Amino acid sequence: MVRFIGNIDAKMDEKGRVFFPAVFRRSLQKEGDEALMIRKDIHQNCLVLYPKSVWNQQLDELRSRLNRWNSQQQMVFRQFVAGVDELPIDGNGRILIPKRLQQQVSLQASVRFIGMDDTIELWAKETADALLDNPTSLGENLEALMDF
Amino acid sequence: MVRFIGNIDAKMDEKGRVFFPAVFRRSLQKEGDEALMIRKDIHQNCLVLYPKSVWNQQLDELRSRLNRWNSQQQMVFRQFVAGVDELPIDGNGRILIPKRLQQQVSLQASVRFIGMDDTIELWAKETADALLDNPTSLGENLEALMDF
DNA sequence: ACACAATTCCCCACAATTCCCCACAAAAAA
DNA sequence: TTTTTTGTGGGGAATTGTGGGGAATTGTGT
Repeated sequence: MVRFIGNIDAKMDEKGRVFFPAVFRRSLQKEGDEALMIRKDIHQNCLVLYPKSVWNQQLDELRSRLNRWNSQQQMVFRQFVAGVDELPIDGNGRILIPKRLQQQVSLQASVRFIGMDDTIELWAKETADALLDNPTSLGENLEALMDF
Repeated sequence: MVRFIGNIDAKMDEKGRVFFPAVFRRSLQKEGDEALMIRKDIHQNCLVLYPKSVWNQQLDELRSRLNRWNSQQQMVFRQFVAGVDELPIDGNGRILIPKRLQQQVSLQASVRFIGMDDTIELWAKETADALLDNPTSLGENLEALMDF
């Protein structure tokens, strides 16, 4: 199982290209995984990068829980799959963020990659700083979760 | 279980490298642990070093209790891993402190390692001195805490 | 079908950082 | 004192990260 670790600040140029951090590229290759999938996070204002194998796995999990004959559930599945793009890595080791997604999470020049175990998140630096630098609630949440 | 003890002053060079004190390295090796994880402390203006095995263990436990489709739980996980980096020890027994973290705790040339049981803290010497020089209310605080 | 704009792709150049190596001072051990 | 371990410093190669030019491709409207 892949395990992405680390926080990398990077810059997106005017063409929407970002260097895909070397640490993560190595983790990917170690898994024999080459391709990435990208979509907006379902809750937060950020983008999520999946190694293709992880993506497939999640699709399977969803599929197995949803009834394809149920209109509502089929719609959920459709929405989940619809916003996804494949994200090739170019010869320079960079990825090209689709305009549509850039706008959805208001990505500017300064971005931040966050290794999230088996996925990688891509944040606008300003957004990430605002959300993640005040860990006030973290303590309480953890306490509640880890309590028996 | 590892148990790091001691206060060691050291110098960080212009490249951001610091010699990882021999005492701590021995404690690490005794555990078969080679790599370290580093992050900013949640509350204080210092960095925390975890033996990798300790970190992974905590991560696994957390992962297994969190539902990745749940917004709040995913946020807890995110806050937990955001800001963490792997910290290899180079051939000279030194670690390279990421620029991002140096700035967050305003690390200069003079630094101080403090063994904190199963983790190690890394302070800017000036910051550490400032805290320890005013022998605040340790006595009173302890008294209050330990009182039945 | 054609012209035009926008986007994507492929290439090159260069700046910054990290890695690997060696040298040596200082302290501790023999 | 000699030897070993610990701690500091720096040079330079290799990798990583940033930027931009311009050809190819796609999409748009006329």
